[in-house]
This record gives sequence, structure tokens and C-alpha cells, in this order.
Amino acid sequence: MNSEFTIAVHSLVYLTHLPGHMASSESIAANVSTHPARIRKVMGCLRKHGFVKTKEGIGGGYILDCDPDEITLAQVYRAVSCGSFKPSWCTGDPEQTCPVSSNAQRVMDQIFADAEAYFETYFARITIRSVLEKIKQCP
Amino acid sequence: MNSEFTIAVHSLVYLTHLPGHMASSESIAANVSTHPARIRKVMGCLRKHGFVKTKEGIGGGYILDCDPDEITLAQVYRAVSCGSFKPSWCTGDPEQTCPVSSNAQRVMDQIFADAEAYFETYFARITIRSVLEKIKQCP
DNA sequence: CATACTGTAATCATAATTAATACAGTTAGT
DNA sequence: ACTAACTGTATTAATTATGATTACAGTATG
Repeated sequence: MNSEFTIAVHSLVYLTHLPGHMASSESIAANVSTHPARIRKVMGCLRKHGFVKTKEGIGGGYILDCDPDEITLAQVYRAVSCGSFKPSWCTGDPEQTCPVSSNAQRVMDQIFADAEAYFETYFARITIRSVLEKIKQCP
Repeated sequence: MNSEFTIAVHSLVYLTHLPGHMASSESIAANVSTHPARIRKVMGCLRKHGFVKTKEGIGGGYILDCDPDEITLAQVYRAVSCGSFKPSWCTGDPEQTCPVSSNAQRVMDQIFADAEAYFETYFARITIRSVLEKIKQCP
């Protein structure tokens, strides 16, 4: 699992926590604890999917452009980390005559794809707002 | 997601496909397409959990010691890759005063743990036998 | 036109993963 | 008892993936 998903969720929660404010990549990076260039990369992706608006130049930055009560982690996952559940390493060898070896790769791929679709239905129940609420309830 | 889970599933399917036979780490490795030492490591874990039996010495190797109609991918996942869903990278910084930054880590950890428990219920519906059946149905 | 931003690509450093090696311990056959 | 063919396990080396950093072109504002 890719950590860009974590960064995207954290950034959206942070913007929700600062309603109406522009936040620069630098201030988001400080909150998330990473490098501003990494934030800009992830935010570019969120902008393409309509979750945030961007402003370049002086006083620019990022601002929320969606309803945090509507946006779910499933949408964020699909935007940023779709397909990252499956490990990159592949089992078996399609050239072998043994049906187990030659088909294991394809069947495992299908299992991982289905599992990903399945846990997305869990993420679909969690909104950005609800993540912020959980954070606020921490002691 | 850890590829040792993939190796464990493939190995168990392979042993199911060869009922009553001992398979050496070398022959399993050839089928899976990896190094025998890696197979021995994963199989050691499966033995500790009672999925396979081991025989050392000449003519030794691994043999299935469970009912492939009963064993599910959830059990294999827990034995081999439990907790691997959560990315190792951590967001936020517990030392900061902003509640979003200081608590994001804990809340995301909980979300990943819950998501893992959730997709395990999907894996619980897939048996080793059913994986073998899927493989046999490939063209 | 200087300043403070984003967008994006490229490079460097580090961490994680996989492969390979090595060797002690075990079993079976002779 | 000895040898051959295995597992168990640790260690090291190679490869790959990830994250941090740098760099610079493009854009908006005063």
C-alpha cells in the first residue's frame, strides 16, 4: 500500500480543518511532515480529480473544492493509489507446462483486484469529515 | 502487500494439486519461480501454523497437512502477512501542537487496521481448493 | 520586474525486498 | 559408520521501490 494515499487523506483533512483558507505546499508539508515537492505532486493529482483548487503565484496554494461530508476515502484511494494493493512480485511462470505454475499469476492478480474492490467498499463508508472528527476526539 | 502471502498460497495450491506427494523446496521453488531458500522460509511458517508437514533428510520435503476445502486465504494471510497492509511511512508529527498533525498517525493506523480486518472477511470466502479450481478453469 | 507561489522532472539517498550463499542438523540407504 | 539428499536458519549481496531533495520553467500579484 502506497503512502501517497495517506498524504492525500491527511492533506484533505487539513484543508477541511482550515475552511476558506489557502494553504501553501510548504505549510501542508510541515503539517504532514514531508517535503513540499511531494505535497505538490499529490495535490496535482487531487486537483485533476476535482477535490481541490489550486492558485499559482503570490498568495497561492491549495483550497478544498469539494464537500468533505461527501468525499470518501474510496474516491481518494481511486484517485491516488488505485492498483497498489497487488504486490509487484509475480508468482509462477506462464511458460511452464504445469497449469499451476502457468496460471497462478493470472488467478492471483484477479484475487487481488477483487480484494481491492472489496475493501474500497469499506473506504466508501469513511468521509474526510469523519476522519477529522476522529482526530478531534483524540485526547 | 507482502509477496510471501502469494508464495504461501501458490505453494499450498501446488501441494493440493499433488495429493499425497512430498515436494522438495527445490521443486516448489521451480513452480513458484523463486529461490528454494525463500520457499523453505515460508513453508517453515506454514508448518508452525499446521498447514503442512515437513520431512527432513533424503526423500524429504513438504506435504499438505490440512483440508484444502477448509483452509481459507484469510488464515494464510494471518499466518504469513498479518499487518502488512499499513504502509510503513507515517504521516504527521506527534510533537506538533496542531491536532491534525499530532493525531493523524494514530487515526490512520486505526483506519488501516480496520480495513485489513475488513478485507480478511473477503479472503475468508476463498479456499485453497477454490484457487486451484480457478487455475484449472484457465484456458 | 521582483517576489512568492505551483508544476514537473530529474537526481540522490535510504529502505525494503528478493536472491544467493553457507552451513549445521536430520534422515535413509548401503 | 558413512554418504547423499534433504530441511532450518542466518547472513550477505543485489535489486528494486520509496522518499527527499534540487532545479527550474511557468504564473499571478503588487
